[in-house]
Amino acid sequence: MTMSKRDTYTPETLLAVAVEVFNERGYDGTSMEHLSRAAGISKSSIYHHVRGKEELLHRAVGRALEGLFGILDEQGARDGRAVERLEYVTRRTAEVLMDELPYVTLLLRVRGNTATERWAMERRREFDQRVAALLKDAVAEGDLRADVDVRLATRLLFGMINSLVEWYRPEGRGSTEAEQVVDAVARLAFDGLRT
Amino acid sequence: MTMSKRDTYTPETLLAVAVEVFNERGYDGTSMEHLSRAAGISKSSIYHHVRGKEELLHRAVGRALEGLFGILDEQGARDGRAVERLEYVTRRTAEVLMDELPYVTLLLRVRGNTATERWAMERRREFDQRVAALLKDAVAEGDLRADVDVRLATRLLFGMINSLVEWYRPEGRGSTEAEQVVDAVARLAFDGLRT
DNA sequence: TTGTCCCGACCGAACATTCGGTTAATCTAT
DNA sequence: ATAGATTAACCGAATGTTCGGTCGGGACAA
Repeated sequence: MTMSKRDTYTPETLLAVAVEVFNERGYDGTSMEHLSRAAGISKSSIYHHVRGKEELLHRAVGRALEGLFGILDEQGARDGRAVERLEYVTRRTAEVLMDELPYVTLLLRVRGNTATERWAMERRREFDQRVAALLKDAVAEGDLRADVDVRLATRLLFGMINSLVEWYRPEGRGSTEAEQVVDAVARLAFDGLRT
Repeated sequence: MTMSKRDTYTPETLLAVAVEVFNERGYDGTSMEHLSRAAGISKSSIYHHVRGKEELLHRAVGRALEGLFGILDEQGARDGRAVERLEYVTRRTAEVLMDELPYVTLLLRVRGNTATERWAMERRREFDQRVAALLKDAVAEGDLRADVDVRLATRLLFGMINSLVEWYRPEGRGSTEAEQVVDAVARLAFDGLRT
């Protein structure tokens, strides 16, 4: 927690800038030159703070995965009927997505070209499987429709939630927008569009 | 329709190969070297068939957009109550997504780095707005719930459908898998997960 | 004066694209 | 039927550019 007088970058503050650029141009479409311009420091200075481009990616997706897996440890995801736990995880996932928007966005877009990307994809699959198990239990307890394959339903549910990163942009301070989005997600997911 | 005896590439057959690689590595992550290896011809030979890398992208997303906009001209998207037209478009969009999987996948992933990508994004927005209008009409006709914002609902609906490209892989010939996916999409979208 | 932070200059590798030229199938005129 | 002309398809080598990353040194706070 030592803070210098000099207004300077840390790996964390640099990360925030980098993630923005990664999301705008794509990871592969972003050069260190782009990053240096966005950060306002020279290309070589970036290497003072991080080992390289891939470390920035690793830190970013790591933070996103931390947020997602954290949900599963919360009480709401552990107690109660499966369908209630599923709704809790659904809502919280949407919340975390919006809270950590740029980091999760990046996570959801990795393609598997580097070791870091493959690691991220694997951990993400892990998370998906945990939720799929929840959905399966809810079906077994009779609270969810059994006429749709569990695996398929999980994927579509996540497809809907994850699509938030494609368009959600936080509004000015104190907005209730995020709540409305979470409600809409839960309503559509569990009760559908129909009247 | 002239066909040469010689087993050789045309811009179209080359496109099929290129789109596969683009989807696997990402457009920016794909070099002409990668393409040439996948196609089994030399890097320079590719330039005999197409102007360059970006033309391949343009042809690919163009084909995807053609398929999507084609839906809106079909009878099912023009006649009947708005909610029925919406369900028709929903189902057909899922079908086109699976039929033209690699092309639509590429379309849904463009980031806007080149002129071609920006053109694709704009046309895609156009399509989304056409469907949003449909959803709005269905709400006005009283067939869809009015307690969720139209714009938001459209985005979530598309989020669910479009997520198909993240995991759907066609099975062997004569499979009924695609139908099942379409049914699941329609059921979840309109009636939700709940029993 | 020491260590942190930063810079411009630079590097080898990889990039998209171009070029000069070869091969082989098809067309033309006899 | 076939020699010669034409052309589509292809290639290896080279173009200039951009890439991620390195290096030696300067500025500044402690």
